[in-house]
Amino acid sequence: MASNRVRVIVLHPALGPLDYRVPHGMTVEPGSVVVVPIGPRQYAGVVWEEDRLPCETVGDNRLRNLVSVADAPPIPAPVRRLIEWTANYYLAPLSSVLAMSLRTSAAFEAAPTIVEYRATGLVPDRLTPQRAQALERIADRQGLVRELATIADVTEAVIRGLVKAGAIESVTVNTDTPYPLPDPRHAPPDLSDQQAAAASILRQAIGAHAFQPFLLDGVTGSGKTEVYFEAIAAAIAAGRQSLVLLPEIALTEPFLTRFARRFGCDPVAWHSDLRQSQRRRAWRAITRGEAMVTVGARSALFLPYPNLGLIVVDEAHETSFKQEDGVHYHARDVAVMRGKFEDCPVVLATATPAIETRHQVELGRYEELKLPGRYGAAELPQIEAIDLIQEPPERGRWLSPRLVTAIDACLERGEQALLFLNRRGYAPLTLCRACGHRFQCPNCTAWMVEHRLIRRLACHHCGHTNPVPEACPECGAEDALVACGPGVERIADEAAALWPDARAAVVTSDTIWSPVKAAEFVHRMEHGEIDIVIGTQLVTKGYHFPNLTLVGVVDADLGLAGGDLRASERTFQQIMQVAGRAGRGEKPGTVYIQTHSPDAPVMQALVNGDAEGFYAAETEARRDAGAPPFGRFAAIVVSSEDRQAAEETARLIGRSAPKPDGMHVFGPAPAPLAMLRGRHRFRLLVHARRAFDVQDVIREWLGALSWPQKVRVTVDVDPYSFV
DNA sequence: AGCACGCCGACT
DNA sequence: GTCGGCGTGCTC
Repeated sequence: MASNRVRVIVLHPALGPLDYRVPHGMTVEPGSVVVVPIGPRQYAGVVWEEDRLPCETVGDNRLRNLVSVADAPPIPAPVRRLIEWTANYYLAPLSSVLAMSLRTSAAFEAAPTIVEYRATGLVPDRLTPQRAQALERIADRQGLVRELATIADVTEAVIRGLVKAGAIESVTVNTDTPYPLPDPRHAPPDLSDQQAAAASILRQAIGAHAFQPFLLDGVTGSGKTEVYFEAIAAAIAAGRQSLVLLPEIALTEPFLTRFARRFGCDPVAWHSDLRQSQRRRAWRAITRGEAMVTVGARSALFLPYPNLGLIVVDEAHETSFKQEDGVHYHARDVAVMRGKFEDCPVVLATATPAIETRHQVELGRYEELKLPGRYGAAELPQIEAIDLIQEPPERGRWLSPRLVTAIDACLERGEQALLFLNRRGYAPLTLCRACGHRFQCPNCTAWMVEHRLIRRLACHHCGHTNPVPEACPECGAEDALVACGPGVERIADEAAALWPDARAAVVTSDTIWSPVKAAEFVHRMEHGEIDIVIGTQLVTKGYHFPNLTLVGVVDADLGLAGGDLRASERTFQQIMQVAGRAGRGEKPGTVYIQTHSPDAPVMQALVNGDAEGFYAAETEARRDAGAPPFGRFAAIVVSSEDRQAAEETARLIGRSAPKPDGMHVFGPAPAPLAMLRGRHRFRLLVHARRAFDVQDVIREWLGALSWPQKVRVTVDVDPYSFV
């Protein structure tokens, strides 16, 4: 194998694999992180197995030399296989997927070092009194020349002389402080029998060192975290790394607290808010196998852990694990693939598993570990529906009398209440009473949402904001603008009017936008400084407040509108999760769900606690519709600032659609969000049978077409968002 | 993605 | 005559 030619995936958005020559004196292997020349510029890349990336080869005479090899461990083979699988499955360029593994410049930098000095034990030929004093006082200490001189009470010249004489040597010291090692025996938990049984199975799986997906399916408050902590403890004891994926960074704070209580120190955190220096330090520790437990957002999934022994996806039902820009991957599914390539167990922990996940259990591919009861004295909350037609709120109000009475009693008892409404801001629509003008985003097909806290109208899709005008921009009428519908801020106003003495907190991404803010909120809740929380889906996740006993779902029908295929499932999950915040301590909890359709199957299932019946009916509906997991979808979105160009390209794609058995193409049609961030959007939907290789067909189909550069065509395999 | 090349219209 | 619009093609 005397070839000095290598194939490299370059971190370049538009280029496929390229071949380079390895200069004399340089050695590389598959996975090596290298710097390559492209035209006048230099790019990072990774050496790949040539036979796995067939492409047209270029003559030896055209090869350019690699510039350098990074001082970093090569990307391990399982990660290379994962990158290939992801690029292939989600129809993304290899370079974009690879970029997620090398998400930091640390890959190309040596660890930061300083040079320190220490005695070698050799006695110099000429031992002056100063030299003798220096060697005696320094003994086995180590430090900078200046520090040693101070310790020895001699000048720096004496120390330098000793270095020259060989009595003191220099040592290169890595200034990255090592992360503390989590101690599996720090504070072993007191597990229930159910928890202990599940933990024991996971411990065995860690020992087996083999791929096995688990569904850790426990009702809210059943102690799933403590169970998978035992799996982490087993992995640490076996010397292998663990990765815990969480859906939101806002969630990491309570998680870190629980982790530190169990293992005596924080895990290594990885998310988009890390400072560059923190990111580099974390990257080095992770890639050298020193970071034993990493907790992170989905982007942590592609990092090159050399020694992964366990992956946990917490709140695995969360749709935010599906990335909606760049590479459209689903972190839950990619996590399972990573476990497969790493030969390690994968734990999907959730109280409300996705239908796709339950289906895998039924097929016997995932093993289910059930925790049917809440931990300790806690009982599951009672759920009641409030029919908004039978018991409507007062005019201009959004909380029905029964819910108001219940909150009265809750506050009277000194307990906490939570009002859930998945809508940020004050009102989702503002219109002019005089002329009917509606405030719309100039860049998107969406209403501007009034935010009273910042006194602006904001678009939730592109971030465009305006001050709230005094007069209607259309007809000039003053004091004619009316807010339509409720958002959390409006519910907060209503709560303030109803319970002027209660202390309320609005919890949305507008108010809780960092782990620090989340920690503050948790602290205030735990110390009883908040009586009523009004929040969006942010409060449905992971929190444990023992004194919270009442949950009111302001508009349970909200998620059912729009009619996408997961609407019922998502409504069920969301309400189960928010309901799960109630009654987690010794006091029982009650949940009220306000709805216009109390007879809808979802509402009936929630009220009757009939999760099994709901899942069975939903699964059958999916089977009848050929929807996932029984069939598959892919969305092709065509967008451009030029509406006509986008439409023509979409039509061209539609006209050229292949019609193989087992696949059908719908559209093109204007996307539900027909304009987004100033781009006009058209969408085609591909529906296929489960076993059908849609990716292959779409690759060939789109590969044979061309369209103007200003038009962007993206493919979303297994789409979650139908806008 | 950049950055060249190249081919047409509006100016000093 | 030149400056500059952006369509097309190339990067091992």
